[in-house]
Amino acid sequence: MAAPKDPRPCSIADTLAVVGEKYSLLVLREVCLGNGRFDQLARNIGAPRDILATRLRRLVEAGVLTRRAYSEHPQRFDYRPTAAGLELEPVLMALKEWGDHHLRHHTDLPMTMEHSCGHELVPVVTCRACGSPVHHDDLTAHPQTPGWTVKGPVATS
Amino acid sequence: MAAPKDPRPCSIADTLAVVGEKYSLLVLREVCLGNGRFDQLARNIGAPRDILATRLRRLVEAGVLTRRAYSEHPQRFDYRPTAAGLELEPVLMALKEWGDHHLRHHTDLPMTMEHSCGHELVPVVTCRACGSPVHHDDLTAHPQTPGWTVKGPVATS
DNA sequence: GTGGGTGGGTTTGATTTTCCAACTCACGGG
DNA sequence: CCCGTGAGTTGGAAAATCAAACCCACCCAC
Repeated sequence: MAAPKDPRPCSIADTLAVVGEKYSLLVLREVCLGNGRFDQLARNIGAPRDILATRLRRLVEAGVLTRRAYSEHPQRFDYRPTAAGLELEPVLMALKEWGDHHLRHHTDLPMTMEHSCGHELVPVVTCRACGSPVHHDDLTAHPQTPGWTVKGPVATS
Repeated sequence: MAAPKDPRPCSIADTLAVVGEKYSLLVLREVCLGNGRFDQLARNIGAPRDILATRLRRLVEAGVLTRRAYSEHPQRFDYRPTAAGLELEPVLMALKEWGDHHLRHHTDLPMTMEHSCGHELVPVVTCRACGSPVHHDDLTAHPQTPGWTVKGPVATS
């Protein structure tokens, strides 16, 4: 029977268990922008302060952020991304690109990103092996867990 | 005053308002894998059926999924990604890559993706203009909305 | 036709989270 | 002394989630 109610094992789900709660990715956004103090976070994100405190504890515990004192007497802290936290930036870039495109049609963007090459950043996901941009139709999923299958490629329609 | 409690305007937040609720991105995962039926979704995701129904309505309404009958008498439906839905795959790839790396250290992965070039997919975010992989330190944020600033690049630890 | 199974949900009621405002504590400035 | 700021904590009301049960239409086997 293999416990028929367990969901599919999946790194996407596991990652969302870490950063998928409401506000968590917005905390990461602000922290990556350099705004790491509690009041700034509360204002810039629009999150209730108690929830923000809970999220910050979780993200520190998960190794995504670090909390460091920038002043003793009075004790004051700010939050910064760890190396692991910075490696979540692709998630933020992908979310931003989708919103810029589908929600704003690339007009009146509230923020743009400049890449060090001098151009505005348009993030493109490529295959590390061959270097070409990745499209849905070029992918084949290979589940490794017995009992979990996929139906295979899907027409968009 | 400009309403001092409003959060920073941001495409990331706007995108999360569409797909950021619990289970939404897992629905998209399953649908992109070709598992688009209600019972399959409920089983593979592990979501309560009422919440799943709510999420599916939202995602269809937002233009991320379409609902189509694959049988009349009895009426039976399945859900598929729209073009806009497929363009959220970079988000899923980024989440999967982070989980594969930081939660599983690239061992015993529950699923792998094969790219059409024949290699296992390792997604890399690159700059469309110059083609090179994007790193945090290569980015400069330019807020376009008056009153919203950033502190600039951040040291990691 | 009767009984069981499947697919796609909706309903019900208990449990958890979220939300918001107010409160605290420790300073620092005028 | 009084006010403001930073970083939270506390309390109670409102909303979302959860699990299980229910519903309806159909199919199949007996």
